[in-house]
Amino acid sequence: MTQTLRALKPPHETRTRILDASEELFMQHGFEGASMRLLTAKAGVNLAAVNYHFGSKDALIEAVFRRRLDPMNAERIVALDRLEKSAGGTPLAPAEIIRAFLRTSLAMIEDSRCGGRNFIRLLGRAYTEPSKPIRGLIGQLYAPVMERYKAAFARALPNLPGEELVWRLHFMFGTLSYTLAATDTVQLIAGCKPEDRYDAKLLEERLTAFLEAGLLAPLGVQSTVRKAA
Amino acid sequence: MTQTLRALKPPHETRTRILDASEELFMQHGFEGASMRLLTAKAGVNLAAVNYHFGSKDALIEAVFRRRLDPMNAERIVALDRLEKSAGGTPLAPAEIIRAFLRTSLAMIEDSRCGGRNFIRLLGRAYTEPSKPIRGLIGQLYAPVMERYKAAFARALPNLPGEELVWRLHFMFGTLSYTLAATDTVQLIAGCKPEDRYDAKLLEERLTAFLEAGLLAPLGVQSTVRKAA
DNA sequence: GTCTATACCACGATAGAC
DNA sequence: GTCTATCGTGGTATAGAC
Repeated sequence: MTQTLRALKPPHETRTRILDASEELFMQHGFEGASMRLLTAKAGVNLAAVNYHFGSKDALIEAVFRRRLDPMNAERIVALDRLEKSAGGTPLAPAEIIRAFLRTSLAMIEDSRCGGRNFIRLLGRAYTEPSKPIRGLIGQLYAPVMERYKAAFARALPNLPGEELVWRLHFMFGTLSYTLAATDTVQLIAGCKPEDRYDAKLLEERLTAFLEAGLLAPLGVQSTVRKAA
Repeated sequence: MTQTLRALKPPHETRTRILDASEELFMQHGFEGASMRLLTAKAGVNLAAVNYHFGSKDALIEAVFRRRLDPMNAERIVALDRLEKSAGGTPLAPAEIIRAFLRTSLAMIEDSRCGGRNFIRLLGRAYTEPSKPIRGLIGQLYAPVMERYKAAFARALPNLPGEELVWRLHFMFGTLSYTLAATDTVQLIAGCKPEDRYDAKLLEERLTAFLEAGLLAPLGVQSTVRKAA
């Protein structure tokens, strides 16, 4: 009985409240723009609680990322494992691998229960974050997934030179993170209509088609190039 | 005579020193991480000089971007104008348009005189910057170029639906900005070798091939897709 | 007009009382 | 676990020297 009652009051409620508030405010105001006084006010906890539960603001940022990114990347690896198992020994199609990676992010965006959209956008910002501990953290969290997917693509595209593959993975990762993370302002640059920005199904089709084509591109350009005057 | 002597001491030397120092330190430590005390110390000027010449830190950031981005975007439009003029009435090849846009950024990277590399990386960070005035500024500065290039691509690809083109431009812009702006940490994710990161000629070939393929991609995926278990 | 010295308030972090 | 007081540092504003 006491255990049942205990379960109603989570053991780390303060922690969770801080994480939720931080995720939202980091997105709105940036990592340095969102002050601890603002975070704790929104979470309804004391200013010093962040320091008590996480140790520092940087550690809080790390916790915000790990909470969602660790499960996401684990899921990505499981998805690829399942795919290769079901394929037996035959090599996977590039589009299949792309979708396996994509789906985790897109599912996150569609999940309106948690702050999925917020978090995906937050991720995009982290890649360009300067000399903070954040940069290293993201690379570290992504490393195993990247290794795994790189190997899968190498098997799927045995004729593509290794160095070329690395660059194309880099381009693909860039397109993905930028597209999902782009703020309204940047969308405005290309004139995207906001209504279908979060239609995950359409986005998956469009992104997969674009990325697959780039990945499979011939080593030279396709269209005719005239000499510039 | 007095005029000759005056010329030795530029009218806005302090301004320029602040801009140069800021460009470098904003890249190293981020916009909020680079304090005004650090900036002014590196520039060898007084702390209050920033406020006198620019008004605020945000206004300084804007000035840093405008100094290089305004000429860059003007150059991009001129390049496209020249290209269309030399082509007469015939439509341009997509790869030509891509290269016209790309070359300005790549030339910036190769120009070791000014802080070209620094600035390009700085640009990438600005796209993901949160609710600061920076976001709006970048969109505003890019808008005319985007309109111009969008029209050129639309003429080059008359069979691609308009909405599809907008998305592909968005993907292309994402790849470009991410690739050029990526920090060492992110490069490490994909395992890129640092030595050829700034070989502009190679990068132009690789990026053009990748982006052209994505732009010309068929509306569905190309490779076979098995049903997932 | 340019530049400097300095004062002001908000921030992140910490120690210690409760 | 929580709260308060406090410290060093951040961006900003202004008064006055040149």
